[in-house]
Amino acid sequence: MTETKLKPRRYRGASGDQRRAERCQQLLDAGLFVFGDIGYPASSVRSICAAAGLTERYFYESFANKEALLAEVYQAQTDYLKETMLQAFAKAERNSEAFARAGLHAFFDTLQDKPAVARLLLFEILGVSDTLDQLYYEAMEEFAVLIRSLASSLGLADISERPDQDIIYAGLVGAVIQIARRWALTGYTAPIDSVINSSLFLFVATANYAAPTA
Amino acid sequence: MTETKLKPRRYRGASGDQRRAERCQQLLDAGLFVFGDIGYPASSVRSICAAAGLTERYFYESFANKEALLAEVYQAQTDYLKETMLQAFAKAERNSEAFARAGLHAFFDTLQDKPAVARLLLFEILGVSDTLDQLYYEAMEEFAVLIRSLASSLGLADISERPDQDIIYAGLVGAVIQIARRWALTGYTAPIDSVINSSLFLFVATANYAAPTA
DNA sequence: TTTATTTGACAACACAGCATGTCACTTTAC
DNA sequence: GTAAAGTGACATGCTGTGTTGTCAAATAAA
Repeated sequence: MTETKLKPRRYRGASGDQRRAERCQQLLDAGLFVFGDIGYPASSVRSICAAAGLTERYFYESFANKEALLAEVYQAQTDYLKETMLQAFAKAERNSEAFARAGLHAFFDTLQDKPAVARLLLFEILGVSDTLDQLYYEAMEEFAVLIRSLASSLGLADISERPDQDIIYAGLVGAVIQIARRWALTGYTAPIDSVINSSLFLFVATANYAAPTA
Repeated sequence: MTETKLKPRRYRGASGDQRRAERCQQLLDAGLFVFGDIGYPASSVRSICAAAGLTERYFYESFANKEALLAEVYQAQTDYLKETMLQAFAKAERNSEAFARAGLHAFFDTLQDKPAVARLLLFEILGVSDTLDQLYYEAMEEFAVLIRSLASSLGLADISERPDQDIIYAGLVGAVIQIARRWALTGYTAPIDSVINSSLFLFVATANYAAPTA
């Protein structure tokens, strides 16, 4: 029997794994660009490959199909957004309002600066498949955790003593997301301070309100 | 030149307009059923026609394409939902909390009873096309008006004196929608009272909170 | 230099969906 | 009964997707 010898060879000063990872990244970038530009349904694998400067063959080297690419891009962008918000928290002075405002500013700022990211996170992810809907759900839960830490940092713990607090936090995340959607759909005409202050208002109002028993 | 004579003829005891309207309605019902069952992208025109017991030709008689059908179905269902909520308001005793609770109950009850409607309104509508996204935006604005009337019925007018109240109301609508999404994504396991009370909590908290100047 | 690996461009295939068209059959009007 | 409007089943053209394959050029190892 002939031995199948592995001969990993360096190309352009990079190993096989490195080159594969690089191509994968190119496809992720192109995916964000194309999905965010013309929308997921209208995006073809060929057009994404063209945008990445690669051919279909390398697409299937890294991703099972178009949906898998969307999942990876979504994951990467939500992770990035979370990271950005966490950094904003870290930089902000530990004054309750300034703290919350910093996080919200990072959130809305990113969406305004990168319309492709906004379109992807706010619109394209839903209704594609059950798998993607589930990914959306998980991302929302993670943002709820972020919001929760933000609320507790405000020193207003009333809410955390309520039953169904998970639902309430989900609602707050939904409020901010919806404000962002509306902002995007109206062409980002409203000043960013308006959307930040309105979001903050909902947070503070919720945290401050001592709930009557359910 | 031959005169093109219109000869409207009755079939099965119905006029041409009646039959066309009936077919249109069958397609709307089938659209809701199929879209809500397997999702918009996976739904083919053929499968919708099969579910309606009609052929493709009658599809294009009533709708320009699949997207147009989705738009009509969405419109019909949001109108129905609004109507249901308005009736619930009308029936409720004019006590502030009972009033709000009645509207929310009608909302969540409809979604729980009709998973197809829930899937359509909460998931399938976004990210299909710019036109559909715009429709979503308009529907959300209409629900915001509903919520606004609800808030004012609670006799709590603080919020209406705030600048950017449109944004805040949009946020509240987003909160309820997100709570509904989460409820659907977790298989409606949470008791309906939990989602109602949590939504109500956000409303009351927001309305009750006297905002410091923005 | 020689040889094997990697790459890029693109052709080829089966398959599915949308949208339109064809044709025989049914139902009504005259 | 006959002709025309209406209907239903199916065929067709087109596009895009997934997937595989070909083949020459570029690159690196021997």
